[in-house]
Amino acid sequence: MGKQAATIVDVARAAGVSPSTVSHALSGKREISLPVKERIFKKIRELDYRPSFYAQAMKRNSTGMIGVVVNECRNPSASLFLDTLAAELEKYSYKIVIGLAGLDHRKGEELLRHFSAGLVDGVINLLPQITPEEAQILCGSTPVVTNIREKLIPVRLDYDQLTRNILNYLWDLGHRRIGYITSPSRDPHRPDGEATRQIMTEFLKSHGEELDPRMIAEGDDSIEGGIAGTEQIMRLGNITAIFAGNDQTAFGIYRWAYLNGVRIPDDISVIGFDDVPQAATLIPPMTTVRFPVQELVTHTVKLLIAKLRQETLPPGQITLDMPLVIRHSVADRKRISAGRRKKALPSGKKNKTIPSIIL
Amino acid sequence: MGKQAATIVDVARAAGVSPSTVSHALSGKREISLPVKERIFKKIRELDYRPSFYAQAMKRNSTGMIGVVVNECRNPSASLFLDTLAAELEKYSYKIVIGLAGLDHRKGEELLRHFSAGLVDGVINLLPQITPEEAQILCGSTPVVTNIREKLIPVRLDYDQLTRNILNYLWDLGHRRIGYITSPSRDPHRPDGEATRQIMTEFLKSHGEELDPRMIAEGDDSIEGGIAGTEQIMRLGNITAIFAGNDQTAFGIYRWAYLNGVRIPDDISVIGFDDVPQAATLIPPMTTVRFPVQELVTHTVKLLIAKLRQETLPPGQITLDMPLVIRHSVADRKRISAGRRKKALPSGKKNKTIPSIIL
DNA sequence: CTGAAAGCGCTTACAG
DNA sequence: CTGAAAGCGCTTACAG
Repeated sequence: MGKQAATIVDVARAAGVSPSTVSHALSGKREISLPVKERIFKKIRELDYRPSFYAQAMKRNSTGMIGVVVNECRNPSASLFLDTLAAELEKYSYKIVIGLAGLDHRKGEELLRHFSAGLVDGVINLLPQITPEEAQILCGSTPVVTNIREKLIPVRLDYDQLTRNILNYLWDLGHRRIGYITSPSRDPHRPDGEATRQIMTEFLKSHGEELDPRMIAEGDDSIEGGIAGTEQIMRLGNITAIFAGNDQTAFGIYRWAYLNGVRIPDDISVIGFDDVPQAATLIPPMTTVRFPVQELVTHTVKLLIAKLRQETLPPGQITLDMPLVIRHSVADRKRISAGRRKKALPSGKKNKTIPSIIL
Repeated sequence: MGKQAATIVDVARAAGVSPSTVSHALSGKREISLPVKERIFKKIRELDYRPSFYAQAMKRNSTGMIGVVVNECRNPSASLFLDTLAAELEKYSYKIVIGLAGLDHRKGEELLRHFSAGLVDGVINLLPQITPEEAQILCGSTPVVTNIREKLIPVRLDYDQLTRNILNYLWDLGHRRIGYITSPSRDPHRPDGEATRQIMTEFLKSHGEELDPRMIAEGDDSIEGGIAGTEQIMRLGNITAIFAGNDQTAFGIYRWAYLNGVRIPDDISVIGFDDVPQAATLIPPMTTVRFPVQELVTHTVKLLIAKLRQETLPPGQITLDMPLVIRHSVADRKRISAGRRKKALPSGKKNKTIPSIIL
């Protein structure tokens, strides 16, 4: 424990050879006579020698590690993203190192600077509060990719269309007063609240209605935020459905509903976003939007690798599908008002207007 | 992006001073005349110079970072532990760096070796498959703490007593056929399945009953494992309660119940372990055991810091409370058999025999 | 097949 | 107040 770690010089001396020979024995970059090699490896074992990571990194000018910066990982969608990222980077034999910024936004910047001071070869910025441009400045000459918000990622997520789809879906099922709880982890150039407000206003207008701006509550991707947002929206009265920018937030809707004796989906319908594994375990299983984690991770990593190799990616963007995973948290209001309470769930027939998966 | 990062020599040359002066200007370890200092900082900004982390670490022989090795973080209890650990280490101004081993157990060992080659000052091993002794060997001279399984942690978790408590609690409520789904992340010297089998056998014997070993199913802390375990146990027939070594597993019980039209708690009662935030959002809210994350993290970190400073901790062990958080997933079978279905929940009165929190 | 030497980018005695 | 030099633990031309 307390003892100093052995260095390559210790091994060399013990084996009666020069440090360069030890180095070559380890790397296999040149032929070493068998007896010498054996002596060296024997001493390495005896001294429990392990090459200093830093010294190696300094010489090679590379660490084989990618740093991922994230606020916290208690949110299941964040942790799923991290696991997937780790698996994907492994394919390029990069190790992943995660930095947790915590709730303090200033610490995020510090972490990015820290990481990019040679600690890692490249950085993936998952902090919603730091834009791609800011991240690039903070990281200096270290390549950085800011998740999906990066212009260069050949992949696009059409949140506006998704909002329209969800609105259509709910409207078709007879919902008229629909609330939304925002997620901060969207495009910082166009906050979720603002974007959704615009889409909802247009949508309602086309149906001859007007949006009450209080129907959109600020969320923070946490359960508590979901509870508070639901409270705010439900106070407005006659709400039949709430959708959320994040599953964790939607769990908060479930919590609020239970605490207030409100039934899902009979009294209130809910739709989440992410489709984290826990969404299916709720009772009733939650209807939510499948976030294309794997595709996004694949492209994020591909872009980072390209930057590391100083290559550019072929142009062209594809828009990724974000299908609605239809489970059992949304009621068909038409049937309810028709008095058929028991069969309040939407039928299994595929909705034509919106990409969906029936589970 | 492609450009080489500036070094201290570049700055020194640009500012017309020696590298040591630049170094001292940065560290503030000696007085520098104002004009010189200004010139230096101007150049630092112009060149976007950032000291090489590795070069610094090599000189200082310390990195200010603690490495945490974990299989994956998609499990909410793991991610909560990580967040808490990050916050605690921050108090000692250590940064946390997380290594994800993934599902491959061999990668865990590699990661520990990697981390302990000077990459971090200390290591926290959260891999259930690697014992404290193995971890210490893998980490060589780098201090390592293996979570709660370390003998030196002055804190003890009495899982055996907890199992007895839960069994008592369920028995008092009229449950007779009780299943359990194990968690692998317990003491590797005494696998959860074996320990629980022993306790359950004793318990049932004292009540004149015998344990059917199939009532204990192997879990893997995943939702899927929970579903499979529930399937195995429920096939045995007449089961009224299942408890699990992990909330994620218990979510799987909820999932199985929904898929099979079995109601919680009316038909089957469930108790989890961890009290992750999502547990309260389930419907019905899940009764589970509060895992003392904060205390455990506090002590884990304290021990690691002591090892880093080559101090020893004062002797003495305290046993941490693991209270049952009583929510609404356990039914009172006596009331059910008395025909009072509507009020199948246990009353709010505190159970005397087991530490608990009523929510 | 092996070794002496230079150098990676810093910090810190040592000297002025 | 400032600089020249040594050294942290490696790797890799260069030389034999």
